[in-house]
Amino acid sequence: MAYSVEIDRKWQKKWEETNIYRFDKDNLDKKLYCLEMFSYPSGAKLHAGHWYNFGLTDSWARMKRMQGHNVFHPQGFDAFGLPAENFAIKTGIHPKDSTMQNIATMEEQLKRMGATFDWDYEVITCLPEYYKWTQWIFLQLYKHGLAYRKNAPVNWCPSCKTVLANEQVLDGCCERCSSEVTKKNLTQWFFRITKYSQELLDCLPDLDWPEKTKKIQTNWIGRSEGAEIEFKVADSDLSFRVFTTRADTLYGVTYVVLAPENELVDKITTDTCRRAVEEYRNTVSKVSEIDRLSTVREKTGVFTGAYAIHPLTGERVQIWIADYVLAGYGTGCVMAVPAHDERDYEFATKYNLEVKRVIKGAEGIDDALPFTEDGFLTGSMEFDGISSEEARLAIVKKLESKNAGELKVTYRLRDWLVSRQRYWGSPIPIVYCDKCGTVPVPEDQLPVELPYNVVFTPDGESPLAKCEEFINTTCPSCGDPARRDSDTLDTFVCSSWYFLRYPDNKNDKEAFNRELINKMLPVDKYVGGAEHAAMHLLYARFFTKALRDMGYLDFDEPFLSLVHQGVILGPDGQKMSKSRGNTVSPDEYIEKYGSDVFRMYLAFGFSYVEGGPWSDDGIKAIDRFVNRIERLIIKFASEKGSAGSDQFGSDEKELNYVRHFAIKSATDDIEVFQFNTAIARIMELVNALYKYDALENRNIKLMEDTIKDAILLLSPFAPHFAEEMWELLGGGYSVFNQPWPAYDEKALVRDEVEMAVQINGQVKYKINVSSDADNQQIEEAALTDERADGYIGGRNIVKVIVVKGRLVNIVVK
RNA sequence: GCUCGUGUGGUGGAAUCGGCAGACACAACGGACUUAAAAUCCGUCGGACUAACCCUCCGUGCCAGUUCGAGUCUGGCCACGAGCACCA
Repeated sequence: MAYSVEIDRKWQKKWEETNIYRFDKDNLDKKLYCLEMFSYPSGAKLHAGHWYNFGLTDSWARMKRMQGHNVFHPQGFDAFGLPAENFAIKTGIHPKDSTMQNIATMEEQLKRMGATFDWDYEVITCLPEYYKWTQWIFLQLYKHGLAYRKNAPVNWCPSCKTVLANEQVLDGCCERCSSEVTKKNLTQWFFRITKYSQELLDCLPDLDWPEKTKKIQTNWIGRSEGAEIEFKVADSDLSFRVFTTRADTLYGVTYVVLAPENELVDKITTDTCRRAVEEYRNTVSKVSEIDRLSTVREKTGVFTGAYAIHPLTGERVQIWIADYVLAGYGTGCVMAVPAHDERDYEFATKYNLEVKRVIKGAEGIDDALPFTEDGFLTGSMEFDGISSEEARLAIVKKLESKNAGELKVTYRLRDWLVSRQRYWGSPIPIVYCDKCGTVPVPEDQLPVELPYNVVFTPDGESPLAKCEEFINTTCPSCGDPARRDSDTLDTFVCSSWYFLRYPDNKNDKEAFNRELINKMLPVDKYVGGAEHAAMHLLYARFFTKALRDMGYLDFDEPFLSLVHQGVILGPDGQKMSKSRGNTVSPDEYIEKYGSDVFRMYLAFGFSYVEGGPWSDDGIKAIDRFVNRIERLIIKFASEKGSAGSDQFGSDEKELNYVRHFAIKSATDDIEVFQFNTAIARIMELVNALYKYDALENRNIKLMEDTIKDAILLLSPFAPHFAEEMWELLGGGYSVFNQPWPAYDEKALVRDEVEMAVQINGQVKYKINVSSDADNQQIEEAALTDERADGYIGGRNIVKVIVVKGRLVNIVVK
């Protein structure tokens, strides 16, 4: 039977019946946790991108399994989230119904992929058995001060009608729907991820992650070393602190600026300036976030009428408010040094404020103002002449002695806003009581179930707020009537710990057993899209560290090794989308060619981390390749009994060389996700087998062993086909219980090697030398070759460089 | 604006520590088989020069440099992509 989707079904059935991919719980010493980022069960089916991620990671896992690892390879669904809810608003189909239906479809499709998933460990985040523990983790974070509620200006997406975390805002727009994000003052729940800023940074270097991803996280955390310096408000008891990385320019301060939102503004503004200040604050509040963050917009501000006292000189400097100072970073106040900061310079020029130079450039350096580089101090009293670098420490030291400042590290990372004014998510397990205030739901009352019958037309208010039987409850503490929190949790909360739940997904006593996950985690290989660099991957690291510090697990990082698959584009080289009409539907190709052909094309046609455009010609080529192998094996199976020779001459040596070279290369390449070159080596092996098969007198034993190795090498990419071929050759079930082939070092040594001979670095001719020849002999062979004199042409040989097995370079003059 | 990444035939993509550029495929072209087509098999396949082969020369975005030797290392530039962006 020629390979087709029928073969797929035959072996999928057999695998299921024999439970071949069941994880062995009793052999944890050899465990290998291989994980793909779980998928969101959207209305559509599995797309080419899912296949690329899941199918090829499965190929990697299959090799690992054959190499003797006890592979843990679970699957699940990130099932809460906005698309299902929006779909419901449009069609009236309840999110729970559509989601569970989609999950059933995707499970079927995933099974048809023929992967090694052990479905016993499935996790679905929207089921109460799961989100009970999401809520439990929320309560632990709350107890340890890592979850808190505050009123703050937050990102609001007017189209999604919910708040967003900083990470979900791209260029001032909603990450999901691209609407412009506005600011809104709301009381919301936050997770204190900033407590881990430094550790999140410190652990990055040791992770086997793409450098780019580590860089993104480093930028996102944004560590900045500087100083906090105190300024007193003149004629008042008030004071405030500024954050600066340029304490060396302190003597150049000619005014200070507060963010318009700063609380101090009301208290210090003088009566004569009050109207102007109020007006300005009003204007600023109307400017959109995008405009406010624009660097090209002209800076504006107003004088408050108040003065601050310079901490070292005692001078009075004006206090301004201006919208180029951000309320949320540092202290929300800056000292302005127009001579040495471009923004301050622009502002000072516009409003005629003093510009005072305190830094000179080194000799020969253009230090025209504004001069923002390091240099040497001037006009800075006893610090004159020393370098910026020294001054930053010396000046802060002096401030310290006067109790007016100290060194300070600031991070750009903000706490993670987790409340969402939407329906389809995990309820927040908190009750508000008039008497007792904020009361956590007792653990034995979890889960706080998400009610089914809810009107979820989005109007900016949480749908749950309008569900009387949900919202009205009694206070767990005093028993009086009380109200539940009506928001739900950001779905990134659910996905921040699912990898911890997989190994212990049926545990109904705890989120996960500590002893078990200490053995099962960290994840050894994690594969998924690069778009999660600053969101999921950062949140999951935070959760792991927080759970560790709360005593629930004993490792520092969730994912030791990370790979991002590239993106498969449409045949036109554009991103696949329904509106472009360039999507590739895996199901159709699988019906036509079988799932192995589909998977193998994805492996061969692209550099894994790059991705690229889909090609129908490419998949046809793989179909031909599979047929070519099948013809060879069917022919061989029919001739297997016939007598062959046991000779081991040069033809056999050559075949054996290609065989072992393929084993070595494919093994190395699969290990590092270079599937395209691994398959190229297998193709070479098949070509060599064809060549050998055409000979009169063949060594049948060698041929059989070689074909079997070829099947084994192919099996991770074409699991169904490999089973079929293995069976055809009389191998026992299953090919996946065979050990991965090992290469023989001796077979890789050829009797003779071809080497290039260069004259002055240019290849002129080739010579064959015995592979055990030493450098002396190789040099001699190159020089005594009949072609040598023609190229040397009587010139002097300056030197001869021999690179064993590669080339000889004769340098002549 | 700052930071990082990428740039190789008609196409997808290879190339170890600086060592024969273009593996493996696709497409194209020529041939064999066939009544014919499909399938299959064999051959050619970076460019210039050439009737053709050899030879020679050029060739990994561009310009320099280091080196016996550079796709690979260094400096500068160009293009594309990504991340950050009034972060004090």
